[in-house]
Amino acid sequence: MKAAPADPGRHYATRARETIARLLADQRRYLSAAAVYRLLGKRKPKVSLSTVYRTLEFLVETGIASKRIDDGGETTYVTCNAVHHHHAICSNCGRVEEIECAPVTAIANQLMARHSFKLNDHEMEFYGTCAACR
Amino acid sequence: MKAAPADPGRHYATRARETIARLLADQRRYLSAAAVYRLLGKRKPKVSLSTVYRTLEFLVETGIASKRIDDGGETTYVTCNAVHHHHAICSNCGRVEEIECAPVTAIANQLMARHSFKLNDHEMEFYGTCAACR
DNA sequence: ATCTCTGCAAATGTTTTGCAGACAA
DNA sequence: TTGTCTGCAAAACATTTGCAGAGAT
Repeated sequence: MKAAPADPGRHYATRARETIARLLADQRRYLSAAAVYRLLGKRKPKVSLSTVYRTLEFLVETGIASKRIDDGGETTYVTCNAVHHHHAICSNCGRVEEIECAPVTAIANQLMARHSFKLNDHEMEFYGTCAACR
Repeated sequence: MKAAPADPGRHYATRARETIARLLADQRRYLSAAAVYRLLGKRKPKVSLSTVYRTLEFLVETGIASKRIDDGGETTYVTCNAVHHHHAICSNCGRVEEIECAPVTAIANQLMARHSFKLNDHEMEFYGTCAACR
């Protein structure tokens, strides 16, 4: 009897993915592919930089992480849930906190109405010092 | 008698800078260095891509323009005034409109207070369709 | 068995830089 | 004259990709 063929289009659970997802979840701050690669460096079976790139993009597509391009033009990733929200980034420890979006949307709508601009989407980020670092 | 030496640390007004500043002011939308270089291409005395890069950065430092890194990781520039404000970007024509910041600051402060996060700075952008394109 | 994932090395695309000559003041 | 700008070509980086073999189901 023939073995069932692999489910087409399906994603595999691999060591690299688990490792990187866990690392990102532990850190809770924006990390570049290079940074992840560096932090991974100590673990026994190495993961290549290409795989780090591919995995981070995979996590974003899956909704497990979100990405952001920092001032230096480097793409950075952080663990977060899929529902729309904003990020408060601590300038001291780098920790990222999720912020609810509703109040932001409200203001955005008011402002755009004034400009006769039909709003489709918005982005917002907060920078400062988190409770733990004050 | 000796001619007066050039004022040290001073900036020169050159053809390249005037040309690029005018182009950016006419366009009022985010343009990459490559895009500016392309648009410049038709004019008689050519400006090199390096100079475009240097000039755009110069305009930002001078407060005549602001930059933003788009989704593809490309750095883009737009003419704008120096006081803090936000940008509404039309998805159709690319036109950028300046939005006052006060209402955004108010909401930001309220939100951050709830999270015991000391707010230092924020960023916000609006995407949609401008009045002319509706 | 089959289809996906990974590593490696090479390719890409953007932005930066060193240097000598052109240009503004 | 003096210091700043510019063009050119090379360098520096971050990110992507082709391919063959390893791994997951």
